[in-house]
Amino acid sequence: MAVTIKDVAKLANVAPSTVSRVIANSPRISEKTKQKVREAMEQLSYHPNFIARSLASQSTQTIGLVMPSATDVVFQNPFFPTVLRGLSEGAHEKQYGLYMTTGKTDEEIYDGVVQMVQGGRVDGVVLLYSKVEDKILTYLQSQDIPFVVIGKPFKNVEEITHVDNDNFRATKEVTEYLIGLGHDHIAFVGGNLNFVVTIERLLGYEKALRDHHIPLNNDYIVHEQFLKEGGQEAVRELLSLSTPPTALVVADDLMALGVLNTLDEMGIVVPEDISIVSFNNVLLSEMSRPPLTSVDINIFDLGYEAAKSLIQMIKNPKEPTKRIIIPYELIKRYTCSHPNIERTVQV
Amino acid sequence: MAVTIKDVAKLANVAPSTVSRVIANSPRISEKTKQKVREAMEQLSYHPNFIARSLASQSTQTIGLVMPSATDVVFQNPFFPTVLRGLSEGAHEKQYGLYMTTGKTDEEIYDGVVQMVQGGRVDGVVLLYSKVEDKILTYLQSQDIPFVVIGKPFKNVEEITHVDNDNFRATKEVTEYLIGLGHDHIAFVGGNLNFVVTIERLLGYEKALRDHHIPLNNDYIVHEQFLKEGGQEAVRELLSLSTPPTALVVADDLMALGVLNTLDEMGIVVPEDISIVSFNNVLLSEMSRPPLTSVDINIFDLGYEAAKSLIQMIKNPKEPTKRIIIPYELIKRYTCSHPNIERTVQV
DNA sequence: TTGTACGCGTTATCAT
DNA sequence: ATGATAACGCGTACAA
Repeated sequence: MAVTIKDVAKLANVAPSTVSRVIANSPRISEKTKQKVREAMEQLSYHPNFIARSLASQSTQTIGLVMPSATDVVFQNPFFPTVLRGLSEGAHEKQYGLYMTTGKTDEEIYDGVVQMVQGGRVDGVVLLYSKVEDKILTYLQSQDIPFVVIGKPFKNVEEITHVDNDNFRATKEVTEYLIGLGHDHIAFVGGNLNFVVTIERLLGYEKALRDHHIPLNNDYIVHEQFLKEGGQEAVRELLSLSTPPTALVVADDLMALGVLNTLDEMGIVVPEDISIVSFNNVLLSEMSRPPLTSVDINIFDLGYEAAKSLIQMIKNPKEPTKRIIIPYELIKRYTCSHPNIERTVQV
Repeated sequence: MAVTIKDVAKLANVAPSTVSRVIANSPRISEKTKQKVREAMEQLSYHPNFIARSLASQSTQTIGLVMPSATDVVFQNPFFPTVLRGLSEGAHEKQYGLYMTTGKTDEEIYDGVVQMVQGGRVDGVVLLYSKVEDKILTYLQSQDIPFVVIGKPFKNVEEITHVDNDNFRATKEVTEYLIGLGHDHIAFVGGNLNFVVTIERLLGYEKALRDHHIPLNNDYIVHEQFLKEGGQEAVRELLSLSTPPTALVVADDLMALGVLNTLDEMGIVVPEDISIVSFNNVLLSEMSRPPLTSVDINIFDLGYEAAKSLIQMIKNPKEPTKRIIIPYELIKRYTCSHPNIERTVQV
């Protein structure tokens, strides 16, 4: 059996409650006693039992993390290690730990969340994604446990604390950047429409076109998964159009990488034949050929701020709901140029 | 206050201990009583309190995860989401949860591990990496908490349960594959030598050369970080040699991607001018130009088996130490060919 | 088959 | 400034 507060008390000749107060560094204990107790702790190499502490204080000092289905392709996205890093750092700074649930099916994940919330394993929860219809979000709202979502909630935006980028504006600006370059045949390659971020980006794209009186063309809007295969199919569809686009807004770097490959296979050169902008600016966006022009959404900060504001909510239950918008920045690399009429390809 | 076992007991007209037994599905309770109690639980929507349960039973049903420093480039490697997925699935199947620690410095991580172990937050630990000198590993051995490491321990291999690939053999085979293709100027581009996996792969490479009486050349061995910048520098160094290699064994896909880029920039074509094999076969290895010939090490299984055997150790403290070797497979894609004397480049 | 009573290691309340 | 003592919610030996 491990050494407990009682052992320390005995050795230091004080009551267990005194030891407890020393741990909490209560000002009502004399320096002399504190010293004595600390020495005893040192000597026995005492470490407080978190479980017992949690039970007594009704707080676990840990944050629950809800990921999308582990089998989902999205999970493979380098986005996650990075948010995790931010989350981890934000939590660590305030001495909070991280508890994870995942699962293969949505049902499994849901059960996991219920367990950890009702089971009192965590003091709060962060949802690492935002989907259109989400049982888990609904559940979280029905309990009175603090939680924050990373991404924009599909509904009740005003009532849910969340950390997000202004994806609408970002995509609008990026599209306008292409328009400014002279493009007027711009396509949108989006991911899974169940994720709110896809919707926001699509809306931003459409808004830009409308503002500049460029007709929307349904054939120019393709939705696929965030990953490779998606990108490939999307490109083939797009380029088999009678008038193929001269520029692409791609919702994710990984997908853009797939696009780049397909293009290369087809002998189409970027950016001379077709321009591309994408999102997230993950590590490999600078490792592609050519390096991707991509919107840096500061993934780390998304996680970091989520952790920080969740902890605030935990500590102060009356904390108002907040919306935290993380800035973004277009990183211009080598996938965008003026449209080149001469080289326009017909497939 | 949440609904407890007592509330259920009251409603069902039984003692709290009976409820507890129903939860544990004790055979000593009559079906009738079980039914009655379960109805009461349902009605009150009771959920057992994990913390209290943990305290009473002295087991948390959670596994602690130790990652490398979050700031380390390695953390960005797609390797991690994938092991995490395996770990998660293995744990989930046995109803275990996952608790994470990370930190910016090694010191922070170390403290985190001590907290979670001594604090009794977890029943066991899995080390997600294997380094040459590791305070954390030493600490874990000094405690009597079950733990398993993913990768090969640097020393005391026989005494530490671990899950690994046979990286030595894999690299040897892969090098022989290149030799079989006709290459005899083969370089090795490895990652951080503090990671045991790097060492193993280097050793396998050297062994292959020796077995085939190809002289080892120190200039042909380059160590850099696993990531991009590393790859680039390595390539420049290598190709500035008087007789540059015609083939490269690269220790990691991400790094190989960097290599590919630099080569492309230098106008060197793969595989005609130089052949490349790499490791891990992460998603983007098929997304590169050309798609990478890479050793699939079954990352998911690494995590899955680690979780499974850790849980066995937790349940059965007398479980012998084990070494679990996960198979690998060379996935041949388009970065290897016979050496082409004609096209050999001099830089 | 079920109930009683105590312990798990803390924190918190109330005395002193 | 410090010490008893009662929770916290559950598991379990022992009793009935």
